[in-house]
Amino acid sequence: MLFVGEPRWLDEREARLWQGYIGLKLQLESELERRLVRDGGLSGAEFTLLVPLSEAPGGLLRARDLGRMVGWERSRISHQVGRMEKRGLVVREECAADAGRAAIVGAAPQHVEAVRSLFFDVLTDDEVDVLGAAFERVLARLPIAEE
Amino acid sequence: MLFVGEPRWLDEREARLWQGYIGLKLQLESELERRLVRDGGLSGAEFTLLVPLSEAPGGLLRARDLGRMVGWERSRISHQVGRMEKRGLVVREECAADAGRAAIVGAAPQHVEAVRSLFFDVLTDDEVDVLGAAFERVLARLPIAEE
DNA sequence: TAAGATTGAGCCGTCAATCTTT
DNA sequence: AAAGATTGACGGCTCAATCTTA
Repeated sequence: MLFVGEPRWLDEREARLWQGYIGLKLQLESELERRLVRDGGLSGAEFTLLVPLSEAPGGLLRARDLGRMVGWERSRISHQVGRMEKRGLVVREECAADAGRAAIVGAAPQHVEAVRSLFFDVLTDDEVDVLGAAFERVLARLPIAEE
Repeated sequence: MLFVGEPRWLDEREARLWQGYIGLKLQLESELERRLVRDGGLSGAEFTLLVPLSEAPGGLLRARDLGRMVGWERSRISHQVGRMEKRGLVVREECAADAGRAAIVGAAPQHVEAVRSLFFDVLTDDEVDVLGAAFERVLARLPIAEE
């Protein structure tokens, strides 16, 4: 593929890493989601919200704080909580209903197990360090990294 | 958070890497998407399909082959092509209309530039190697890695 | 007013059911 | 029958507009 005013194209090593990153992101995410639904009956989005809710005293959190904890914007929280309310996982104004608490207790260990077996078990200790440092650095430079 | 039959929990280093991965995936993706729309007027999904289409002889590809190239399932291709047809970016039965070709030529260099400045410019050469190898290994173990 | 919360529109993705074609 | 392609239903996400409330 050629373009006028050729940009700094990706070389072979970079293209390999980028393809790896894209593929990893796609497949790791979809496989984790699949197992979460299968083993715990929860979607990734539901799991994400139920973790901080189940840890909160009384299972109660303000939507704003919940949003900060998981790094979601307001409208996303609102839509997701709306869907979960329909499923009976949470109650607005009085969060983390019993169903939600039961669901997260059932799903969490298997999710951690999945993350471990699909990701960490394949990495060496050194790689965990290098990747951790690299990710933090890239993340810190991203426009919306603050707050 | 405590559970009956405590699973192999994540230690501090692992949790740090996992949080980094989750955050990186989220923010890098949304920032790249934002720039693609802003600079090239294309969504990520549109860009993904237009690259192989613009490279194909005559700008023509069978839906099946296009799907294989980008690793998407049939229905996803079908839905996306339907949306792009509405925008006049492609024509079914006669792919990669001129609008699509113009769009990808305009958008691609800036997208590569964005990937470079947000990701590669923050990494050392050694890190590119370590990450590339690690990603490939994790990817190869994923259930749907074949074909 | 400013921050929090909600809502509607529209794009994106998966799944399951279906139609088509070989 | 088997593979390709489409479709509808639904969950999920973002953006912009709006409502609410300290």
